[in-house]
Amino acid sequence: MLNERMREEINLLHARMCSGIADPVRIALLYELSQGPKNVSALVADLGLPQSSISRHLRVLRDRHLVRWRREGAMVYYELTDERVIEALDVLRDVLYGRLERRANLVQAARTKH
Amino acid sequence: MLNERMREEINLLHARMCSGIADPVRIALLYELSQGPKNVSALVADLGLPQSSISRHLRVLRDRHLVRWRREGAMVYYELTDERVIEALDVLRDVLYGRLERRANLVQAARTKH
DNA sequence: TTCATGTATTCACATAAGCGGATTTCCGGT
DNA sequence: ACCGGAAATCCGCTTATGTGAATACATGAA
Repeated sequence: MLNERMREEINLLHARMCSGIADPVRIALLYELSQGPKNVSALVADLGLPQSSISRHLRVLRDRHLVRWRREGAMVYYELTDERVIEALDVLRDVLYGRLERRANLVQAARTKH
Repeated sequence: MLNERMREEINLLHARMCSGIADPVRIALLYELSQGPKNVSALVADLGLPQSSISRHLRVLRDRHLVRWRREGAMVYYELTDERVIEALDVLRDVLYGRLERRANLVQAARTKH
């Protein structure tokens, strides 16, 4: 059904989507947008970064179809295309938390040993 | 509980984990390993890429704690650290498939219009 | 110790991305 | 038509990441 060529192609798109979320600023943006649509200025205010940076990152997100946008007057509102992206991010974050927690426990154990 | 500084730090680690999976070769590797532990030669054979490439990608994966490894004689076996990474990848892949399917339907509709 | 095999790392290079400031474009109000 | 605010893009620059060939390292066997 899925030959080698197609699989490689899928992996490429898959990786492209992943690289869309593989940046701390964009992760922050996605979580902000998980609360609902927001315009650029609001996001700039939320993250406290230069407007050019935010715009650039939003562009990456929409190029990868991770967010949608619509113009409303002078402002542009962005919103998540698919909530499942947050779901995936949450899963990975849980994995991360598990690791950090385990590490913290080791530190704790080492400390009480003295 | 989670101040601004900590949140940024978490996002950084989160992004680092994501960038670990944000490559077509590494995605292929992770799916191969989801079938169980494999050594490097096996992975080289599976993916048909130069051994140096595979080794380099495996290094990225273990630097990010996405895989574990153990030496067994002359060979080194790699395995997933946490199955949930595959779960997250699957979610994202489903999102991707949905997009592709929707696009295919549009093409289909446009074709039958004539 | 020497050799063969499996794996990791180095090398030189190419390309991709990130950054902030400046500029441009787009829009509604006047 | 012009102005001001919102957003996107351009600019020069820096850093990160990918590539395959070659080389180095590790291990078990002879």
